[in-house]
Amino acid sequence: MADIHPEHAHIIEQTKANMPSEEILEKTAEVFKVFGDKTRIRILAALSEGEMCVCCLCDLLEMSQSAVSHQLSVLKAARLIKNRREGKQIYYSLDDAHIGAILCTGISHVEEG
Amino acid sequence: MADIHPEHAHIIEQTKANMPSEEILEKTAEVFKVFGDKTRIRILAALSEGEMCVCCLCDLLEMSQSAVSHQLSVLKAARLIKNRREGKQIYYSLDDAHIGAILCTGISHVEEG
DNA sequence: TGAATATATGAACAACTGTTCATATGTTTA
DNA sequence: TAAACATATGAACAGTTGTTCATATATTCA
Repeated sequence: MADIHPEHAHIIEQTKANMPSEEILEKTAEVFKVFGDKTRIRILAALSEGEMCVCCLCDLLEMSQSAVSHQLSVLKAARLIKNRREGKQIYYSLDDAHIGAILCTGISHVEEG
Repeated sequence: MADIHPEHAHIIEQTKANMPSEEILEKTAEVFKVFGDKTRIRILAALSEGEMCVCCLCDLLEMSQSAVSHQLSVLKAARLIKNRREGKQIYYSLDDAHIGAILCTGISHVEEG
């Protein structure tokens, strides 16, 4: 690693002081990591239209029940979605408005090139 | 995979019709995947304060030059950052305003619990 | 209660990812 | 031009991740 030029030293200190804590940055990366998978993005995009049961998601995504269920549990553990039971079926939906907002911002970024 | 209840069939079709294309969803997942690493989030958070050269980033992050450089190339390939040369040094900065916005939304989500 | 339905979960495995180490490339200075 | 400096990059390796397969749990209905 190279030595630091004196004129850079205070920029480094100032930047360090202004940055969010390591804990916040770590958690933020974890959140984005959960968004960073095609299957999970497809699930979130579907749920942004409204709540949906597991079998509907399987049909919509054309994926096995097991694969969908595993990803739902990842999304739920990260508090990106929540669920409710109605008889035999379990309906999933986005956990809060932030989730839809993050998804939208990402999609917009891609669509606008 | 279970059979689809008739009353669910049109919800599935409608949701499918309203969802972004597979290509958009795939690219969106790829973007979030790049955000989904602690080292890269730290780099982006640092650059959101202003441009910075590689050796400053190494010092700030307390990481090897090689590790930082590899991640910078990932960020650049995904067009999240850009760079300019000034003499021996190369300064990196966020590619556009969207990047800072996505980062901020993610951090806010974490900070607000 | 037993069968059918809907969903969850553990194990296993291939594919992917991030760091390190060694080295290459490009720029400045002596 | 040679040495020093700043950054990039290929190979390798350990750790992580997403799917499949098999099976478990929970609810309803006959």
